[in-house]
Amino acid sequence: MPSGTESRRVTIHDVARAAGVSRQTVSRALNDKGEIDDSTKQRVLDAALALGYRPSRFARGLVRQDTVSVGLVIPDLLNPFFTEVAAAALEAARARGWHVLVYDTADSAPEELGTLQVIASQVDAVVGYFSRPEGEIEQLTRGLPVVLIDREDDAERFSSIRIDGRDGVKAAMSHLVEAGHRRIGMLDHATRAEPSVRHAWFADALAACGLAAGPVCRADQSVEGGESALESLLADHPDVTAVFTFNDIIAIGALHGARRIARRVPQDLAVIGFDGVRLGTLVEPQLSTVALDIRGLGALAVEQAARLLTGSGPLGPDDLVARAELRLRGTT
Amino acid sequence: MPSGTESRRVTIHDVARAAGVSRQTVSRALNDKGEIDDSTKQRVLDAALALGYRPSRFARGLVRQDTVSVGLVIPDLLNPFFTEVAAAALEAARARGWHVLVYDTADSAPEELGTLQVIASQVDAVVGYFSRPEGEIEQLTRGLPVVLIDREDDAERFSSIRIDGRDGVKAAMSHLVEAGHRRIGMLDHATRAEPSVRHAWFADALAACGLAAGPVCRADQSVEGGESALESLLADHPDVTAVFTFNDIIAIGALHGARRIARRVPQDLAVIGFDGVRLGTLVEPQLSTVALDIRGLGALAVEQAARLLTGSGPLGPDDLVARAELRLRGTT
DNA sequence: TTGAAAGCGATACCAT
DNA sequence: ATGGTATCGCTTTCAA
Repeated sequence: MPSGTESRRVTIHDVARAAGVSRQTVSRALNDKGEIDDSTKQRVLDAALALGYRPSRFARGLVRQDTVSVGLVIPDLLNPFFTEVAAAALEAARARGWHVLVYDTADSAPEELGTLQVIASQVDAVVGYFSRPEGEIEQLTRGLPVVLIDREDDAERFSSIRIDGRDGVKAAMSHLVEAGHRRIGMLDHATRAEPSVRHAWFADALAACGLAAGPVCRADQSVEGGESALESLLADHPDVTAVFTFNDIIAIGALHGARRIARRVPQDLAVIGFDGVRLGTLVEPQLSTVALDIRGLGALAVEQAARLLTGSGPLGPDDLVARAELRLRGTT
Repeated sequence: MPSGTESRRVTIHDVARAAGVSRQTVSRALNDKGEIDDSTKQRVLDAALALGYRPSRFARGLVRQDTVSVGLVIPDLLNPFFTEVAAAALEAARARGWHVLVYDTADSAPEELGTLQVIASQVDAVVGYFSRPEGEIEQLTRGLPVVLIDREDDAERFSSIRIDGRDGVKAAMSHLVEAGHRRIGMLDHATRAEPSVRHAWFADALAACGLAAGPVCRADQSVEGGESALESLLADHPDVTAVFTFNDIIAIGALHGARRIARRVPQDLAVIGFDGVRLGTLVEPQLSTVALDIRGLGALAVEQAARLLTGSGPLGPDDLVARAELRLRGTT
């Protein structure tokens, strides 16, 4: 067996010895402090380079207590909505000089728990999407600042960015009704057993228009999910002329489904999504949607994390809201 | 002015004192080591909870020397290709129990440099896209393992995952020629001044088919970029009947452009992209493309980082390749 | 089962 | 300009 290759870490001490100086001098040279002779500095730098020395981030972090890292937890980075949230959070964090550790929990509870477990010892705060009960999260994060996003059950122990699409959805439904639609269905998510909050907005909005809530079909949060959900919705309820969906991905799936069963959009079927992802402008016809300010959402989450971190007046529930507004495009 | 709130960090020492034990005992309790009385353990845990104690990741990392973190550097997370690369890298890293710090350099050289600067002291290895000269990168990373992705000029000092689409592009061009196209243009990127390597593949492939390289127009790597580039290409060269693009985003822009100038795809104009992003299957008609195995690409980059990190036989240039293959769909 | 002491690898402060 | 020493917060021997 090969031996003697046992490469111990090169420490500041090794560099000091190699350069014939003290560790402090090495530190000075490497950190561009003044108070050091140019020639010694060069000698130290050379030695460091020769030895392949790199300071330990832990040792440095220990004494310099600066650097902030936050964990960003996302259910599925490939879902364009979450991609945009992540990009927004990354941007907001960068503006603060923070580092962001990203975790994709693949929409799975075990992965979520595993992430939570390991994250707690790696970051100064956590921002993101969690499906587990608050108590469980609390236990694993132990006093770590946590900012939840779009928690459907009211968050009590944690800050949570709430998404308020009530008015947006109402505007959307009003628009459809004014356009003559009387039978409006919904493609809800299938992540949890209960209907989503968005479904409640949908039902309330229709009631306000004097219509009964239309039929609902549950869809996987993917294009395929939306596609097949639309087909079965229309198979069961051929009289439906407009569909509101839990999110834009499902809506885009619905567009595909409509094409498959030869329903023209928007002539035979109107479609309105939710979220306002860029992708909605890339399909043809462009997707009408109840749009969120996604960048604002990400920035808000990071800001709250910052406030929690410094203890400087965290925002209250009333400020932790992302509102949505109707954006009419080609599918209505 | 408020005072007395000056909250010093709660250390293991505080917990020890509060629980009336030594620091080692606290450590035992918190890390679920054996050799500790259940009642003392509980007492310690209570004290820790009460004080809101959280171990310092730096102190812990310093002594435990486990946890690996890699930096993932991406020019634009909102570009679906990079999103997919990031997701793939995240997945591969998670499988190894690594943490991933993600940085979006916003396609800007200063941001890239800034990231490099700060990254070096935060991670054990770096993976990603860099546009700066190797020497510059080297200076800022100082012996840190670095894996470059899709470096157009040959990487000498760093490992680099090369993208080899030569055969795929040749197959694409052959297909077009067999379909009767004689005048094939390209929408190249506009990031750098020189034509891309993909353009060289394009030209070579056409030459192999006995055709002269068609007209080229440079496009911003965005839908809008592709859209306007296509329009100007066809304005200058109305005889072009097929277009190959630097990547899928540009191709999708081209699809939009074609619609605007009333060229039907694929009847009046064939379009072939490059990359093979999922998005290509969401547009109508679905995008034909020279597709990369993006997940494989991300996994490969992470694997090389792992090998570099452990010093265990890093892969050579011949193994660090992602090949591309023609995927015919609706736009041809 | 518990505690004392010795690091881990760096920086800061204070001498010199 | 340079070096000595204390210190950051935790874990790991090793004794008791």
